[in-house]
Amino acid sequence: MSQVAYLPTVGKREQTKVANRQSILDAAREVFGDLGYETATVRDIIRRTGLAAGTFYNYYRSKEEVFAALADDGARRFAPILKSLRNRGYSFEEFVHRAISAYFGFIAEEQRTWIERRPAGEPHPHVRGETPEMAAVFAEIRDALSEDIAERKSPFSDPDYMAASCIAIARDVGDKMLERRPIDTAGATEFAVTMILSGLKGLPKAKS
Amino acid sequence: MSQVAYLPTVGKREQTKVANRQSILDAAREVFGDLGYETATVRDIIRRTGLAAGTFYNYYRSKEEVFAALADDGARRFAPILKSLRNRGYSFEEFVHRAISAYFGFIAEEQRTWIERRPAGEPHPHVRGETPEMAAVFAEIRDALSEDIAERKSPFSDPDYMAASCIAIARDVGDKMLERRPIDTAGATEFAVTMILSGLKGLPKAKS
Amino acid sequence: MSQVAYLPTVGKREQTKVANRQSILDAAREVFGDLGYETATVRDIIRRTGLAAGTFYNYYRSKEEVFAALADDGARRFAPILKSLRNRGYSFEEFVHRAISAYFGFIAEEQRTWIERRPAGEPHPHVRGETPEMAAVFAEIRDALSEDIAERKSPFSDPDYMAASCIAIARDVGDKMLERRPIDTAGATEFAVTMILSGLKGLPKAKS
Amino acid sequence: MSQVAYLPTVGKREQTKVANRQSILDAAREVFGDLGYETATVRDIIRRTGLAAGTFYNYYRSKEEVFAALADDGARRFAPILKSLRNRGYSFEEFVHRAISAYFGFIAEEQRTWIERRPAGEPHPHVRGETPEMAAVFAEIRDALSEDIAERKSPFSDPDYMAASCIAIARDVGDKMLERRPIDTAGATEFAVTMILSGLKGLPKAKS
DNA sequence: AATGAATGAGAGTTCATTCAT
DNA sequence: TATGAATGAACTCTCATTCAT
Repeated sequence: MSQVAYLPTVGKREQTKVANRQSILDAAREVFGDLGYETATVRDIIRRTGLAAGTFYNYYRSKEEVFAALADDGARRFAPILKSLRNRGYSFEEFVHRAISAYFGFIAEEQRTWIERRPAGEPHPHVRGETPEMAAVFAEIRDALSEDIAERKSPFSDPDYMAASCIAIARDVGDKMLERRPIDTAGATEFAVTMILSGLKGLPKAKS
Repeated sequence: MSQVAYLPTVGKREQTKVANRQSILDAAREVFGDLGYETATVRDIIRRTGLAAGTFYNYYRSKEEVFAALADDGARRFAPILKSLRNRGYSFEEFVHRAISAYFGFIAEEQRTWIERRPAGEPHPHVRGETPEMAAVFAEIRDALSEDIAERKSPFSDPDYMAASCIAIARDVGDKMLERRPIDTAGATEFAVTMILSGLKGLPKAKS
Repeated sequence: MSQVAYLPTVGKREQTKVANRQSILDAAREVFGDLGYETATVRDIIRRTGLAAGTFYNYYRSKEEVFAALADDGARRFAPILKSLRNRGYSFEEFVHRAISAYFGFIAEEQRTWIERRPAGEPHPHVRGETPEMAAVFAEIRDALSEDIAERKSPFSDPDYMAASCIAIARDVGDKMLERRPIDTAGATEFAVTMILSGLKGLPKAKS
Repeated sequence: MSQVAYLPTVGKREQTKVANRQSILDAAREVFGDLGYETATVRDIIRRTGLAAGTFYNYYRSKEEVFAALADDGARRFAPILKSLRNRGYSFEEFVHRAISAYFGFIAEEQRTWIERRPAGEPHPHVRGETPEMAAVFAEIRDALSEDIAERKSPFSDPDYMAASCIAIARDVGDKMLERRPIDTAGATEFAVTMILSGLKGLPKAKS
C-alpha cells in the first residue's frame, strides 16, 4: 500500500542474501590476500565472516568457486577497458601505453578499496599480495599483450621472450607502485612504458 | 671388525646420518617441485623418503626448515660466482651481463638435475615451478642488482623501479628459457641483457 | 470469484494441503525405494518434491514419520482384504492360500505402480527393495498367520518356528516373484502354498 | 639375555597393535549389530573403542573395510565346514541337513561369544540383529544351496523359488532359535530340515 | 638414532531443523 | 501456510607431531 508501484520491492531476505554473499566475497578476498590461495581454507573464510559453517555452502560450492567468482568480478569490471584496447587501430606504442596505464589504474583502484593490513613479516616468500581480481586482470593484460605482439609480425626476434619481458615489467613495477604513498599511476606508467619500448627497440631485428 | 684400524673413518652412524639428511633433502626438492611449497606436506616428503615419520624430525623441525635448508644449499653453491661478481670493478653493463648469465646458468643446471614432471594444467597461477634453490639464487641476484644500481648513483631516475624491472625480466625470461628444448642459456642471456640495458638507456636522466 | 457459490467446495488451501501431503508421500516412497530407509535423507525427499525445505515439517516431523505414514497407507488399503480373511471360517489350507495370494497380489500391484529403478549393485545385503507399504502389509500377514497358527491348537509342534517358516517363504518367494517378467502371482502363490502346506505336513505331531 | 632364544619375541608395540586392531573389530561388530550397517558411523566405532579418531585409519581405510574384515573373518572360520560339505557325495537330504546344521551351529557360537544386549524396542524394522560374520556365513550357505539345487537337475519345478524357500526357512528359523534359551541347535535343525525336505517333496515334478 | 603407531586438531562437507519473512 | 537461508552439530578423513620402544 505504501509502496510505490514501479519500484521493485526488495524483501529483507533478499537484502541479507546479498549482504552475506558480499561478506563472503570480502572475507575471501582478504583471506586469499593474507594467506595465499593454497594456504587459505574455506573455514578461514567462514570465520572471518561470522556466519555459520554451513552458510558458506549456500553460496559457493568450494574454495575454487569463490576464487573464480572474485576473479570473474575483476575481469568483468576490467573488460570494457580491455575491449576498447583490442578494437582500435592503435600503434604498438600506443597500445602498450594504454594497456599498462589501464592495468595500473585498475590495481591502484583495487588497492585503494581494499587497504589490507598485511602483517609486517612476510610469512613466506611465495605468498603474493594480490587479490584474485588483480590476478585475473593481470592475466587479461598478459594475453592481450602476447596476442598483440604475436599478431604484429613484429620485426623483433623472439616474440615469446618479448612478451614475457613486457609482462614482467608491468607486473613488478605495478607491485612496487602499490607500495608507495601516494600511489602515482602516471609515473609508474611512464616508467614501465619507456622501459618496455626502449628495451624492445634495442633488440636485434629478426632474421629474414 | 672389518674396518681397517689405522685409517680414520667415518662411523656407520655418521654415514647414515649424512645419507638420511641427504635423502630427505632430495625427497623434499622433488616434492616441492611437484606439488609447490604450499601444497606439499611433511608426509609427502617422508613418504618419498622411505624413512619413518619420526626420523624426519631428527633432522628438520618443519617443512619450512627443509625448505630453508634447500634454499641455503642453492645459495651456498651459487655464492662463489656471486662473490666474484660483487668484488671486481665491472662496468654496469658487464655486471648485468655476468649476473644474468650466472643466474641462467645456475637454473638451467638445476633443472637439468631435477627434471621435474609437472602436471599439465597449472592448478593456480601463483604456483611457480622453481626449486627452493632457484628461488634462493634468484633472491641473491635480485639483491646484488638492487645494490649495484643503488650504489652507482645511477644517472637514471628511480633506481627502485629500475631494479624491479631488471629482476622481473631476468626471472621471467629465465622461466621461459627453462621451458624450451634445448635450453639455450646464451641466447636467453643475450636477450635479457639487451632488453635490460637498452631499456634503461631509454629512461630519462634523474633531475639533478 | 470464479467459484460457484452454492456448491460446497474445498478451498484452495485445502487442495494444496492435500496435494503437498501427497507429493511428499510420493517422493518419500520413491526415495525409500531407491536409497533404502537408512540411506535416505529428508533432504532427498524434499528435493524430489520441489517444495521448500520448511514445508516438509508442516506435514511430518521426521523421516520416521513419513515412513510410518506410508506404511499405514499400505496397511489401510490392505485392511479390508485381511479382514475378510480373519473373519470367515476357512480351513487352515484355505486360509494360507488366501493370505499368500492376497499378499502377492498386493506387492505385485505396488511394484507395478512404482517401478523403481534400483542401481544394479546392491550396496549392502541388508537393503531390501520394498516400499514401506509392502513392509507394513508383510507385517500384517505375518501377524495373521502367527495368530491363526497359534489359535488352531495346531497338532504340529512348535508353532513359533512354523509361523517363522511360513512367513519366510512368503516373503522370499514374493521378492523373487517381483524380479521376474511377467509377474506371475498365481504361479508364485501356487508354489509358496504348496511348499508351506506340505512342509508343515511333514512335521512331527506335537507330543500330547 | 633372559629370553629363551627359540621363542619369537613380541615387542610391546606389536602387542598393542594387535590389541587395537582387535578392539576396533570388536567395537565395529557391536556397532554394526546395534545400529545396522548403514546407520553405523566410523565415529561410533572409534568412540566405543576409546582410541583417538585418527587411529582408526591406521588399521582400516573405511567403514566398508572393517565390515569386510569382519565378514571375511566369519567366512574364513566357516570355510572348512563348508568345504567338507561341497566335496563329498552326499545325497540332497544329507547335504541340506549338514548345511543347515553347520549354519545353525555357527551362528549359535557367534551369538554365544557376543551376547549383545539389544535395547528392547527395535529402533527400526529394517535393522537386523546379525553380525557381519553371520551375514557372510549366511551368504555362503545360500550360495551352496542354490548351487546344489541347480546342479542336481532337480526333478522339481522352479529351482529358483526352491532355493529361495530353503534359504528363507534357514535364516528365519535360525533367527528365532537365537532368541530362545537355551539355544537348541539340534532341535532347530531338525525342524528346518524337515520343513524344507517335506516341503520340497510336495512340489509338482517339473514338466518333462 | 630410527621407528611407526597414537594422538587430536582441524579441514571439507552434509544434514535436520528452525524461523523470519 | 509456504518459503528457503541460516544454523551448528556431526561426519569422514588427513596431517603434524610426539614418544615408547
